[in-house]
Amino acid sequence: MRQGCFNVRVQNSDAMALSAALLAVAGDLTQRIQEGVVARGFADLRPAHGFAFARLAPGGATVTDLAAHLGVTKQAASQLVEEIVRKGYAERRPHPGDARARLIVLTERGWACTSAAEEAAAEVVGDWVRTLGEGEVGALGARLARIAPGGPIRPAW
Amino acid sequence: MRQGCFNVRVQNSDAMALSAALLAVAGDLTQRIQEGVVARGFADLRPAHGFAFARLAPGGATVTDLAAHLGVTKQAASQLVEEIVRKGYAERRPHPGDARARLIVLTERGWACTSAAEEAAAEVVGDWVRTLGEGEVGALGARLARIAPGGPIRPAW
DNA sequence: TCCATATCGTCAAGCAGCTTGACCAATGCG
DNA sequence: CGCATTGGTCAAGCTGCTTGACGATATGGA
Repeated sequence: MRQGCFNVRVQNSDAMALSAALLAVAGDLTQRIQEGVVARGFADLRPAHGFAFARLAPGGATVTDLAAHLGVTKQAASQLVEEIVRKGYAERRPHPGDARARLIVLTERGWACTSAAEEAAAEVVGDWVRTLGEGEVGALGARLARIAPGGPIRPAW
Repeated sequence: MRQGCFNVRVQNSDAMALSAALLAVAGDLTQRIQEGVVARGFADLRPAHGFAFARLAPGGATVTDLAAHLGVTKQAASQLVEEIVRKGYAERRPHPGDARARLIVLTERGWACTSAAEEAAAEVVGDWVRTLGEGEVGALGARLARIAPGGPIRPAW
């Protein structure tokens, strides 16, 4: 009976409180990373670009890959790539093994921006450590990792 | 020295992994609540409306209150109110004590939708309980509540 | 009391980011 | 070889948000 359907019923109000807290923290995190990235000299980027960089970082990706990762159409992903290429954060290379596709890879400036985002994220997490303690934050991350979906990263709304 | 500046330094990569997990969970949560609300018969609403309902629920709010809560201009909040009023989820009442303002309150249908959202949220949290166990989810909620900002609820990007 | 200033809500116009639809080039399977 | 499928882009349109302006009401100081 334990772990059965009736055991996992949660008070709706508790679920809403948990959801609200999670979304508030997520929104705050996004905003503060964005502010940190801007403060480090990358003022021409939005949070969505950061999520794209995260997908491009390990070896590059195609426009279609990026579209799937961001949960948008490939046209939207193509426009986003056009923008970050124009601004010097990435470049298009011929794809080895498929002449239709192009491999989008980060430039030096793209990597610098990625580092800036990591620093900004570490600052925010550092604040959490000050509030909760190191072990608690570690436990938080471990639990979130276990319930994180594998699917595309989507905006909160 | 404990809890000092150098103690709360976090590995940047760890901070990014934690941030990514948090945002992935938040995006997934939002999407699944949205799907649950639609499945319960409220197909003409977007996630943003749910956040508005959360602010309207306890006693109503003005357009300006709502704008601050959602982190948008009051014009945008006004448009959103116009929409939920037109669709029958809320109504405008004269504000007691300020003839300029209007008190936006949920209708019966608005309350029904709020309940649907709570049920959908409880379903998602129920899944987490199945994965982590009840105590772990409770701890998760407690920690998130301690680091949740008081400011406006914002989209993840 | 009277008037200047601030605030509440709305109308109007513009814009940014995404969508749908169409298309060409390259792929790979029968 | 023939042809359906896939990768990427161009073009047009829509939606939700922004900035700017405005009348109506509140508020506070002379």
